[in-house]
Amino acid sequence: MDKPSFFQDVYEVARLIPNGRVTSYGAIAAYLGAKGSARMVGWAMNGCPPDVPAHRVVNRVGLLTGKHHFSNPNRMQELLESENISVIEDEIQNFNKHFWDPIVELGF
DNA sequence: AACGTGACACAGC
DNA sequence: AGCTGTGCCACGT
Repeated sequence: MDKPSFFQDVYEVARLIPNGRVTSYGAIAAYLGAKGSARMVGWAMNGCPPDVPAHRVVNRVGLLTGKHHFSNPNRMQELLESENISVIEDEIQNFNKHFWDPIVELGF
């Protein structure tokens, strides 16, 4: 039994990210009501279970800042490109178009 | 209970 | 994506 922690909520939202879409740490934090805890979201991914597509979560500018934390730094870009998302120099192209806002999509 | 940490975000230059 | 500095909140020890 896991106690309801901020991390658990982050994983839940991250799992809801549709295929071919990406979101930012701040968006998830804001959806959880902890807008100022954007850093926490990233830290939460440190223990991200395999069900959580952490590769779909990037910073607000579309940079794959957390790619370095994957088994292989290149794996993150590979997964994104596999979902029809263009990634050049660790930066997601048309980030605004691929951006998935849980507050809007899930309807807070 | 306190200090340090952390894959960010925002304001100022 | 301009770059640098500061603030932020929740978790781990």
